Amino acid sequence: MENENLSQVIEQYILDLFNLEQENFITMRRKELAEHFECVPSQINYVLRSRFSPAQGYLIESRRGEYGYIRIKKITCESPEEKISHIEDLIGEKISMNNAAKLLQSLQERDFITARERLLIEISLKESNNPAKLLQKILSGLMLVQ
Amino acid sequence: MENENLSQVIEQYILDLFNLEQENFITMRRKELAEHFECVPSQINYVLRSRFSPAQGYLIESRRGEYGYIRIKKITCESPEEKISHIEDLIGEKISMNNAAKLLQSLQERDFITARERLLIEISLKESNNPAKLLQKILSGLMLVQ
DNA sequence: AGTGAGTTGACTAATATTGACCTGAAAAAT
DNA sequence: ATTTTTCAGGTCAATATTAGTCAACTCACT
Repeated sequence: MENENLSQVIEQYILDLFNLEQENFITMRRKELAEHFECVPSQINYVLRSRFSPAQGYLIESRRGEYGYIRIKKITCESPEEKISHIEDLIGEKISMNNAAKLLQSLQERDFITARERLLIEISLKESNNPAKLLQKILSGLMLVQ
Repeated sequence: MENENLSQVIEQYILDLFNLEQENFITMRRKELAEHFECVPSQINYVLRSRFSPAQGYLIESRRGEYGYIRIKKITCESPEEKISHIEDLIGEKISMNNAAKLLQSLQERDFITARERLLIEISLKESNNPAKLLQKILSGLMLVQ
């Protein structure tokens, strides 16, 4: 497996950090990571954006200036497989906006989401100019979150 | 990340004062704090501005001259109405996207929203073409549901 | 050729520290 | 009672340091 690119290597490095930690978050310095992998600092942002996004179950907190840091919080559960299959059964093949409301109601009735979560999702969908895409991302986030 | 900067140390010192007190406010002298930490007095103002703002749940009162003091009050939101009006204050003025993530972090730390809700909101904000407006709608909607 | 993931660096923005200068309240002097 | 002095907190700008954004470019795979 010689053909790994740098982003994959950095991703694995971060995942290894999570395995070492007992906490659900890790803290690092962008500058130091970039020096370690001999890349530009913005490469780290790309890895975070493409692999540790909210839709993938992660929250990023950061601070600039002296003693700056980047903290990645894992909101995902240990073994999301069961939950994924449950929700995928409910979703079926396609998510149309017509049955989005029904889907959310069903998810709430099965205690996969709370009333508050359903409300905030419906508000977001209503305001979105691409509700189908947003719903996809929200559901993929939900599937990963405990 | 064993390195802490002075502002963090002062912040923790103030938080410790709150834990010692049974009141919802603490009173101190800027000059004495600055002498204790061997820093310029305006450093204290910086800590207050960056860490004890209304968005973070605190109000500042002070008096100059002899017998001068600085008092930090914790916003308590004991009734639902107080909570709603407090949140409305925070989102009333247009929220810049720079501060949206920090506001959500602060709201989660104060248990106004859960980590799941924060994650779902961030997913929706990222997909939105008017994140500030969406955040306003989501938060005002959420505050109505207990 | 077109597409999309990955890479790069120039430019932008936020954080913390420091000190010079400003403002307000109460004591002291008149 | 009014003015002056002293004391203590407020504001702002300069600087250093670190992270974020954005757009151009590369490369692999259609």
